[in-house]
Amino acid sequence: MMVSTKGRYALTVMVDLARKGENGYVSLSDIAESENLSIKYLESIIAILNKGGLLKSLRGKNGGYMLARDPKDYTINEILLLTEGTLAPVNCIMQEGVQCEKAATCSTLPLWAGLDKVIENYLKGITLEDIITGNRRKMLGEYCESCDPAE
Amino acid sequence: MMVSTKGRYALTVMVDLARKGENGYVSLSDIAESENLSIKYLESIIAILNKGGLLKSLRGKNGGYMLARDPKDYTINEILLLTEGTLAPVNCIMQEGVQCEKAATCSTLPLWAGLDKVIENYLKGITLEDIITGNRRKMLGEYCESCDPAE
DNA sequence: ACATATTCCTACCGAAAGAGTAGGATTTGT
DNA sequence: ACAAATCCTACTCTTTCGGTAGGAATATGT
Repeated sequence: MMVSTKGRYALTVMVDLARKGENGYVSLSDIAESENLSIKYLESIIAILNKGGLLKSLRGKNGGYMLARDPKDYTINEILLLTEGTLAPVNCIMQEGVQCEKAATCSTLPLWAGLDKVIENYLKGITLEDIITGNRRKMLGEYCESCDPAE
Repeated sequence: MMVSTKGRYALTVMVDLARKGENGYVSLSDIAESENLSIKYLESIIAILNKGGLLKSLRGKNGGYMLARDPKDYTINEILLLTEGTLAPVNCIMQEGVQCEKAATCSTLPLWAGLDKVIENYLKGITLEDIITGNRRKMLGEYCESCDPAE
């Protein structure tokens, strides 16, 4: 498994904020209650999103969090990458440019690189808005059974 | 990260056997030496491949392992699935049919299902033969810089 | 001014998974 | 008999995962 609860909950939080947005700041306890998740754990996750600039926050009474941008301007890749640190399916592919010392002769490296690209490409193609509008065609593509195959 | 050393080494072993194949059985120590990996650790990994029916083995002197089929008849998905147990990028998607109890109302589930399908589809499309022949076009697709974009 | 509701920050903790090691039993060719 | 190999069970160390605890700082309503 490549995406832990951290990334999943982070995405859930973003979706929740997108839905409740516009009505001002939404408190952590509000989100935790809606999603039935631990406040304390969410706190640590939302801190990452906040520090990463994906959210705006306000302290004190009636404070809380809100999205910093429009839902359509967040890719899922961006959200997960921030919270998970990396989305690479193997250790061989870590940071940009950083490579295993056997890279030059490794015959399986192109496979991992290809897999990594396929994942990244998919996650960059989906936005937060696609999730809140339930754009199944975009998320499930050819595997979407409820989508009209025509068009 | 979704694929541990177990899956990576398993694939390495399969590639090594494919290359050395036809000359009869190849011993574990031979493979471990070629790939510069721990014999003892490889032993536990190759046991999974063997029990899963991907290999043939022969005990005793001059014994060892060999592929049970032609390299083109192994998909990477099959090899990794056997050794890793699951290749699902999140816990939400585990076995066939088994679902999280929030599945019906989970707005992020289609995303994870789509990601899972994209990964599975990619790994089912690559065979062991593609790796030993270095079929970069197939593995890297549009991201292959050394591939001729024409055709 | 003060109580209250909120974010912010640091530290800790138990369980599980990852990455191997150790030691020996069994089988087979020479 | 001996050596070379697979087969089998159990153990161990480290890191990551999934949280929890406690309190400091900061706004707001009254």
